[in-house]
Amino acid sequence: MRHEVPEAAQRPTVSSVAVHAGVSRQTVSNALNNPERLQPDTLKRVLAAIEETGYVRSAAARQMRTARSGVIAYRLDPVRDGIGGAVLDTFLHALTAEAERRDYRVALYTADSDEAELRQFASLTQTRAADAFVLVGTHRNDLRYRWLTEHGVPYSVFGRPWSEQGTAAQPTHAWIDVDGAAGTAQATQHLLDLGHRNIAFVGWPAGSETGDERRRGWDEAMAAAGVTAAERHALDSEQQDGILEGADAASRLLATGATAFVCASDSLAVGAFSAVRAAGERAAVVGFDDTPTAAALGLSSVRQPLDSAAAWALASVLDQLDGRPPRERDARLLLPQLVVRESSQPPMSTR
Amino acid sequence: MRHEVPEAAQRPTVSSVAVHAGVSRQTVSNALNNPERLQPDTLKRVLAAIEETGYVRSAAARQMRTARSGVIAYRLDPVRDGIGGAVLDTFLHALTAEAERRDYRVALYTADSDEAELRQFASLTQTRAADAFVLVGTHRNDLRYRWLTEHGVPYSVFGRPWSEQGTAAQPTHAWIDVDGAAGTAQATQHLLDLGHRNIAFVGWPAGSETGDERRRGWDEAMAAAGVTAAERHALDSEQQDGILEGADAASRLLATGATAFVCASDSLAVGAFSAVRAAGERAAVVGFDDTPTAAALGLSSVRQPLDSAAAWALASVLDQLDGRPPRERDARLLLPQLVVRESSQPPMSTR
DNA sequence: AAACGTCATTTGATTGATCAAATCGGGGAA
DNA sequence: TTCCCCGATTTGATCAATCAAATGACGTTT
Repeated sequence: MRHEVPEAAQRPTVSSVAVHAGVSRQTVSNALNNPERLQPDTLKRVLAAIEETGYVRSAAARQMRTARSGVIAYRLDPVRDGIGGAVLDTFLHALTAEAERRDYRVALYTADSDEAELRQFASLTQTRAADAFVLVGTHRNDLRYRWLTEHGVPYSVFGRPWSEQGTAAQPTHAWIDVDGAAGTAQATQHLLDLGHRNIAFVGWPAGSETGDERRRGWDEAMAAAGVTAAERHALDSEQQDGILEGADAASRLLATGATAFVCASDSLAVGAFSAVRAAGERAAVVGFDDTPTAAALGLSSVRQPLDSAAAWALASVLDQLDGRPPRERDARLLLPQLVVRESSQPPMSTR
Repeated sequence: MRHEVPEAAQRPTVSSVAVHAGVSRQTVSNALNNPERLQPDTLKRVLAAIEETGYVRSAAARQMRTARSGVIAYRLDPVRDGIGGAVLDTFLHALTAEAERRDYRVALYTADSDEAELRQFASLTQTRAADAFVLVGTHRNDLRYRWLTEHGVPYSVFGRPWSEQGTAAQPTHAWIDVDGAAGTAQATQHLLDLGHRNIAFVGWPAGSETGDERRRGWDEAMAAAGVTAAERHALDSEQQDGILEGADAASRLLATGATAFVCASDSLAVGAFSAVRAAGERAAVVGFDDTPTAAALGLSSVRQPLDSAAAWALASVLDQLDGRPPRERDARLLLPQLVVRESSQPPMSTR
């Protein structure tokens, strides 16, 4: 008594749609991939049939023939720091949304070392589970670029190509990044315009590329405003990223007469902000990354254009996939935008 | 003079490996999928050939025949709150890692409404770009369960099946969640054991399932310790999630004699903690979710077993995919674990 | 009017792996 | 010795789409 239930009415295929529309399967395929090859009325008829049958191309069959999976892979790192991590979260969300817009998908993988990641590259590309990679978290002597380049796998990078040790060669890969110095410079200028002069920098220990760059923006803006090197040195501070660290630094700097703070991250800024409030001061604080936390606290912060960065990163790998020439960029770096909130309002001369 | 450059030495296939090993293609396939069907020495020989040629199964061809993509889809939401979001981040990371372990992949999609998500379901399942879904962020009258069930798509849910309005029916879908009440009860008990009695609850406005549950854990533990309803009422507080809100609430409660705080989230706890410190008090604070921020600040917090939750959620959808019976669970809910840090050390009787 | 070119559409072949059914080679029983 | 069975392995067919080449129709040129 085998009475197989017709599970789900057989999914439509090119052929079934073709029958429905009274054309051949290839014509259906063309309607979707090369509509200009069809006569307008045929096209209309086929599209109508597709619509009626609810036909959707099978990803697998498509991939098989085209050797494309339509998938971009992205490494998901474990959560490190609730605040800092938000940047990459936002980037990933933007990347996913942008990929959807262009009919691609983002798939995740994990890896806890460069070597492990190379293994993932191999597995993902060999099975053709992914067509391209978008990398973040670049570092010196990154093994990944070379592997991908050697294996002819398209990729783009969100992050500066920190020059390989000893190599003076220009990086040849596609990358995009945000101009951190411009961000802190903008923040500093904003505070200068408000009349501040003793603007301190709450930054990370020297040695990290990103951190050094953010410090430079503050330093240059200060120098341009006529603040001497000695003064700047006294207003500079270095500590690990963190709320407590930011609070400590701000307390110290407040004591030396700082009236405003430019911070290398929102974590530091949250700390600095709370220290300022705790001390009953009105010093202005500006953070970096415009995390939701900063927004919630009313903290001014430098916002990275992550949507643009994600869109560019994706466009770049798609260009590579389709064999288009590398896309030109107006500027080497994207300019961040300062979002002004209560934490850096014009200092009201209370009393 | 056609002299095609052998682009990339033709990727090995079952057939090429078969030739290499001196067997047929099906034998190679069996070596990977049904090794028990092969004679030990044949198996060894084939595996060696696979190793030598560096063969990896093409995902596309595989999917085509098996009608499985090996992909689990997950909705990535925009970052809302740097601290709270970390929970789902951690869950996603755990899910991805677990999927890798089981030879599956996690792909992302976005949607800003239930309706948009249903459209994604349709597209992802029809193209067979995903085999199953892992859902989070459940809410009342969730349209998603019904769609997926009706379309026979396997899915599992991280989050309580908040009963549909008006339906008394038991939820039939696979879900897992963490027992929030047990978490706050544990935190409360910990503080009671330390000798605290005026333990306040810094929670969200009544009405959210998660929030009410966390409040209940505290309330029941307090009641069990003999604290009267009136006293409990005075120690309870409701506010939106946020650092500032937590600080405000804690300040108020401190004034009424609270000596310890159980908080519904780490955001609130961070605020409460800073308020306590600002007031120069030694009141204990316990947060919820054990975010990296809490760890960094030395804040005790209730840790959700997200790895287990992710593993279970994945195991469940894989069971459904493979037609295995639903997996039994020891308990309906996973028990969270209190992580004790400096913020709730035994109160030293300073002075 | 025959030959040609062009554009629209169709047919044939292919992608790589797996399912299903066929084949092969040894034992063991009759 | 012959027949049968059984496990190990091979062959044939298929999944759904796309590429490449063939066909057909129609207007133009000589």
